[in-house]
Amino acid sequence: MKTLIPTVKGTREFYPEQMAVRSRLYHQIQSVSASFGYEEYDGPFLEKIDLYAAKSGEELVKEQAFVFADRGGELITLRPELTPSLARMVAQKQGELAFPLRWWSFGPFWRYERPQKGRSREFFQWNIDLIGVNSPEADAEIIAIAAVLFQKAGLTPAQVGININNRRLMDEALLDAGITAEQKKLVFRLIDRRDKLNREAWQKYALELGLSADQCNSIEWLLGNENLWKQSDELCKVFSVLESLGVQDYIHYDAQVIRGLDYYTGTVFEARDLDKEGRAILGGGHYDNLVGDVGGDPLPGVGFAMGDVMYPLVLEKYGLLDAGQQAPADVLVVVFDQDSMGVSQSFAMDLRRAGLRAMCYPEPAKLNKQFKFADRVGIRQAVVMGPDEIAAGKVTIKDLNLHNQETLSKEEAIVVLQRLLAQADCL
RNA sequence: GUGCCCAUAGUUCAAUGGCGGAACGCCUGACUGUGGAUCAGGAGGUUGUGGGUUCAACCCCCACUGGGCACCCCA
Repeated sequence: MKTLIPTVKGTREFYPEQMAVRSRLYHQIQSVSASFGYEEYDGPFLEKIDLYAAKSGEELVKEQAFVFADRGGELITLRPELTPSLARMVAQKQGELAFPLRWWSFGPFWRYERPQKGRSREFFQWNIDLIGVNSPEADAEIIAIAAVLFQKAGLTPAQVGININNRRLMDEALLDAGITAEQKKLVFRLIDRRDKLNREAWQKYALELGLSADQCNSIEWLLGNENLWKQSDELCKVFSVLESLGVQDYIHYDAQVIRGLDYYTGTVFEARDLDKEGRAILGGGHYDNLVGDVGGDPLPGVGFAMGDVMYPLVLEKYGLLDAGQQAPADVLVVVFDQDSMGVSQSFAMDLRRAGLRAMCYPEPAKLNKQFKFADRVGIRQAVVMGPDEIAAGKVTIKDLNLHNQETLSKEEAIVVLQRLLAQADCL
C-alpha cells in the first residue's frame, strides 16, 4: 500500500460506527436540554486570540491553544472553550435578551495537549448555562440536568456521581484553618492533588509549599469532614432542591472538588465514575460575572461543560454503548443484468416511497456477490427481479435471516416488507 | 513541556543477527438465478521513516514520526 498522509495528531476520524455514537450523544443532549427549556446556540470556531488573552488563564492561551497567523498576519485561535464567545454574544445583546437565559451548545473545540486516555486535541463539548440569576435553585437545576442525562443513558447512581462543593465555603474554612489569601491558590492545588499522592508524599508536598504542620492537619481534617456542607446555607439549599428534583442519589458532597477556573465563585461540581477511574466526565460551577471582561454589565450564572471523549468511555465500561452496527438499509434490490437495471431501480424507488430504506445494487454483478454484500452490511431483505419475475410482473423477496423466499406481486411485496420492518422495530 | 512502553500483510500476532510466517479477512472457482457452511486455488510486505554497527539487521545503537499510558493542565 502507498503511504497515506497521516491524520493530524490528536484528531479523530468518525467512521459510521463512531459517528453513530456521536450522533446518539448529540440527540440525548439535545433532548435533555430541551426538556428543561434550554435553547441551542453556537459561536464561531475561529476567534481572535485577544478574546482569550483577556480572560482565560495563561496556560490556556500560551500552551494549549491552536494559534496561527492568517494571511493578513492576524493571530487566529481555534476555540479552546466556549465561555468567552458566549460572554460576548450575551453582552452584545444584553439589552434585548430575555433573562434568565437558558442556552446550550454542542460543537468542536481544540486544545494543543498531549493526547491520552479521555483526552484528544480535537473534541466535541456540550456547554450548558443558566445566565442572569444568582440562586441555589439555578445551581441545582443545572446539576439536575447532568443527572438526568446519566439517568437517560442508563448510568446508575452506583456507577457515576456528581460531587459538589462551594468556593465560598472553602474560602471561609481555609481562613479558619489559618490559610492566608496568598496561600489559597497553592492550597487549592494541594487539595486537587490529594488523591494522586499517598498520605506521606502529600504531607511532604504541603510542607514544601510553605504550610505549617498545623495548617496541613487542618486541611486534612477539612477534607475528611463529610458534614462541612452544613455550614453553607447555599449548599444546604442546593441539596434540598436536588432532592425535590428527585436526583439526590447521584449527588455527593466532596470537599476536594475545587475546579481550576478562577471565575467560579460559588457552587462547583464535577461528575465522575465512582471507581475514581479516569478523568472527570463533566465539570462546572457558579460564576458571578460572565460578561465583565468583554465589557458588559455584570451577570451571574451557572453552567458546565462535558466532553465527548471521557463520557463514552464510561458508557462503554458499563456496557451502555450498544455497538450494534445498524444496517444502512432495510432492503437491497438485486440487479439481475443490464437490461433489468431500470426496473430494479424503479422498484427501489417504490420501496422508498413506501417508507423503506432501500438500496439498489449500482451495477450488474453476480448474484452471489450481491447477496454476500447484503450479508456483509447486515441488510436482511433482498428483492430479486430476474427475467421470470419480470415476465410474470412479480418480484421475489428473500429473507436472509430465515433463508426463505417467495414470489409476490409488487404491491404484496411492499406490504410484506413493511410488516417485517414494523416487527423488527418492535423488538 | 517531562517520563515509561510500543510500531511486521487489510486485522490480530509469530519469526537465536543468517531465505519474513500463521490465523482471520479479501479475491477467484467448485455453484445452476442466491449470502453466513465446506473444499480447492490466488493476491497481498521497501518489517513506520532516516541514519549507524556488522560479511549479514524485522532483530543491536541513534534520531525522527506516529500510537498508548502517566505527569503537567483542565476551560
